[in-house]
Amino acid sequence: MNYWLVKSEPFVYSFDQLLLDGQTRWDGVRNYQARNNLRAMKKGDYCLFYHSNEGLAVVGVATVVREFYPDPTAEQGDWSAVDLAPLKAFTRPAPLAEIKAHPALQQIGLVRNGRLSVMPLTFDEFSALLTLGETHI
DNA sequence: GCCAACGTTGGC
DNA sequence: GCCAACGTTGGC
Repeated sequence: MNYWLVKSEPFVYSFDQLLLDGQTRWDGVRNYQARNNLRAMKKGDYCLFYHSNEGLAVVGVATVVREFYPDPTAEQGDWSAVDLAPLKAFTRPAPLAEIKAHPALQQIGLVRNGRLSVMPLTFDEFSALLTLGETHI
């Protein structure tokens, strides 16, 4: 079992939309580090969903339902997509300000490299974020 | 709207 | 292979 965090601008694709859709293709990633993280995702892994630009909070948990395959939106280059399904909305969004202030979350990509869109989490980091979100899975 | 951080591109 | 220039992301 691995733990991840993905970012999305909510006006492009929100967690609420994922709840409505039931499943979505996570495509359009054009960064090698993020792509390699996508490729390391296994079916059943947990994936936290962060709203960037607006919201600035982790808002829910998703799960990987299909492992990586060629990104159909890529006209050139070696890019990958995965499929995600929603698992649970956070009881309370976990705001970036609290994440940045949390001693156990100083090492996550969200804090250290604000621009990475798909990043791994340790189990402890994942748990700390669930606690901030007052959510159990 | 500004700007810092980072990744990519391209000239040498 | 280095590095300057440029573009993009994303928080503030």
